[in-house]
Amino acid sequence: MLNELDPILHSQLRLAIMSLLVSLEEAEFVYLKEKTKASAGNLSLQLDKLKDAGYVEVIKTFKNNYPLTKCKITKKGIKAFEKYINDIKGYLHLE
Amino acid sequence: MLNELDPILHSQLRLAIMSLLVSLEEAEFVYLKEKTKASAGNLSLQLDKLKDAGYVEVIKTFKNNYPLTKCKITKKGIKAFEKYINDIKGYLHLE
DNA sequence: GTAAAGTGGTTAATTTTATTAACCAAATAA
DNA sequence: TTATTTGGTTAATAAAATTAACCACTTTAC
Repeated sequence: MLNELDPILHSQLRLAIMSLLVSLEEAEFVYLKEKTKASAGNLSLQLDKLKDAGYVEVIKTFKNNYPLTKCKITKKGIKAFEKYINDIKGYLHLE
Repeated sequence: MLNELDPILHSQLRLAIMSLLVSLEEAEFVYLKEKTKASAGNLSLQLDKLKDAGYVEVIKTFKNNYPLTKCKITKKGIKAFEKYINDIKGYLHLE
């Protein structure tokens, strides 16, 4: 019932990032920044943690000579997100 | 959709405590310690934070000459817990 | 009766995490 | 050409969680 909550996902900003990526499949750094209202620095660091965990893929490209960072959720990330949902449901008394 | 998650509740141990108290209405320190598998020190500190937030009431009594700490969720605590559930649902794509 | 161990905690110290503030390289605008 | 903006990264700091050390009292064992 009260399982461990994946500490990588149990963080407001990282959970918000994953929440967006799980529906979008892919999103740009700036888009995530706007949607989550995070600072660029914080977002950069939290994306790094998600990348290190293998939950997202971070692809650095260029667009109009500007750097453009694209973020994609991985299969491992989707699984982890789904597990987190089920685990936290135990805490919230949802089914 | 992506509301702020109450930082007092967005902590595994404090959420577990609240999850237990919301159904039990009242629980002893030692019971919470067993159920959450937390150390006494950590539990004591996190209970304090919940108390400071007005989410739980901590009642110190004695039983067989031993200290006995009882914990009760408050109305404010129940409301906060329910709001947390709705807020995090936005992140989890639940209704 | 007194030393050792157990109960039920609290508090101080440490570790871990998250957030901010400072920075950087390249591009554009004034 | 010197600001300013874009799109970030990284070092420094603040905040949070966890552990380790402690405390008061009780019971047990000698």
